[in-house]
Amino acid sequence: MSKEELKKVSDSKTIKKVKKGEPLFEEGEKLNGVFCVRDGVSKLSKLSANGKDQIVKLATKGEVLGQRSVIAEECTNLSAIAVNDMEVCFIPKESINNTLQSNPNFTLEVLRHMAHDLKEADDVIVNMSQKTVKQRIAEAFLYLKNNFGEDEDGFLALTLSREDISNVVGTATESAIRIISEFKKKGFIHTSGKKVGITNERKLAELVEGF
Amino acid sequence: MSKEELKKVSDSKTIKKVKKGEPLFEEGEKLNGVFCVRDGVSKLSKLSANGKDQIVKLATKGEVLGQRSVIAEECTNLSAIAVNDMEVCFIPKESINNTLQSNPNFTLEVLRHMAHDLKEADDVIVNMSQKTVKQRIAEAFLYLKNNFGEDEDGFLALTLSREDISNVVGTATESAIRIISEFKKKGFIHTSGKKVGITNERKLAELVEGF
DNA sequence: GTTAAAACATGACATTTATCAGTTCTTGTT
DNA sequence: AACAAGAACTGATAAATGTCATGTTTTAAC
Repeated sequence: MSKEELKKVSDSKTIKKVKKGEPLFEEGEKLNGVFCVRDGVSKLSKLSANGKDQIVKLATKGEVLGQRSVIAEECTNLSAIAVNDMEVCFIPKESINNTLQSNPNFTLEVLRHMAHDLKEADDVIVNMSQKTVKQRIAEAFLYLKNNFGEDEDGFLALTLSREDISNVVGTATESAIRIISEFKKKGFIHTSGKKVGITNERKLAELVEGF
Repeated sequence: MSKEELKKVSDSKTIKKVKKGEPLFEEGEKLNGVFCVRDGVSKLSKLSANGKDQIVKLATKGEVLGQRSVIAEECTNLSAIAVNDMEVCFIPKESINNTLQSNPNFTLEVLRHMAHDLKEADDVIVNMSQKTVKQRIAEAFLYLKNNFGEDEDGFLALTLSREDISNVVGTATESAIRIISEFKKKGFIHTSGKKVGITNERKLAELVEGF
């Protein structure tokens, strides 16, 4: 397995703590290694021409950041910023390249993983261009529930600011806030401060599908 | 090089002709091989919930279709339809898998290529979510010029229907047509039937950048 | 605890985009 | 050449989304 292989490598490497809001790396940098998330969540985002960030991915425990840039030998096109306090380990690119050279199964495993990611990217493109903001926000909440779970009080375990939510779905912050209010009024979700809990998952799912 | 390797393999395999409008494969199919484009152009699209196609990529000579599904061992998430008459060759998945197993350099090359594609996918996501329809259409024309060139009369060598253009940028056909008319009126482009030529590349580029 | 800054929220309005309903132009066929 | 079918186009209007302005709540620092 890719993750196990990676873990084996990573266990021998440097561990680093990153505080909430701090960057692991920023758009345009040349990375000399990859980061493996041991704890916490990082948002991967890209600055658009109009000055807004677009969040492309939320990476959590076990995920690897920066491997695409290292493998393609290009500067990174994304910034990685900690959404909450994180613990990551750093694996220098020499180590990655060695493993890629010497361990064909590892390479193949990484390849499979990337092929899968590419298919997911297609889905994101379709969602972004064919779904309304309302649908994308509903989908984002379902995604957060499925991927990060809920806390003991029934709120989404990963709390994002309204601005981050708007940057995930690609809309104005005010629009996102308005739709969140609407969902609350309709009883799809409940909130407490910036925390959001899903009240009616079925309704949200129906909305995503276009009802 | 990936392409040379692939060509070597592909030369020994079956060649197939596909007429304009015909599918190479359709969304949801399990592919038992990949297609290498020898001539013509194919659109890779995905049907969205609202019944509209989103074109995710236009593949031309030298490009390979279906490798992601074969590598990830999943059903394809895209349909591939010929935009004009095509000639493709088919490479069975056993052949691909053999090469992946036996030729680590080939695998690494494919991996590099995919890493690059993934970065491009990020750009598309940002474009789709942060740019206006007008900007995306301008960008599409520049893309067509850069990737497919122009004919002897100064028209884009690849002629897409208005509907295809709207499916590339993710908008309603009428909206695309309206914006094309506007561009024509402003002297950014000129048209003849469904053919489009770029008159003022600079203006289009500025528009994309947000002026 | 107080306080300033940041985040959240809402209203009013402008802009963009989609939808529907037609008309005109092209194209391929007979 | 006539014709039918599909594509391209246009107008009117509705719906979605963005922007600006402003007030309220939350958060974090002292």
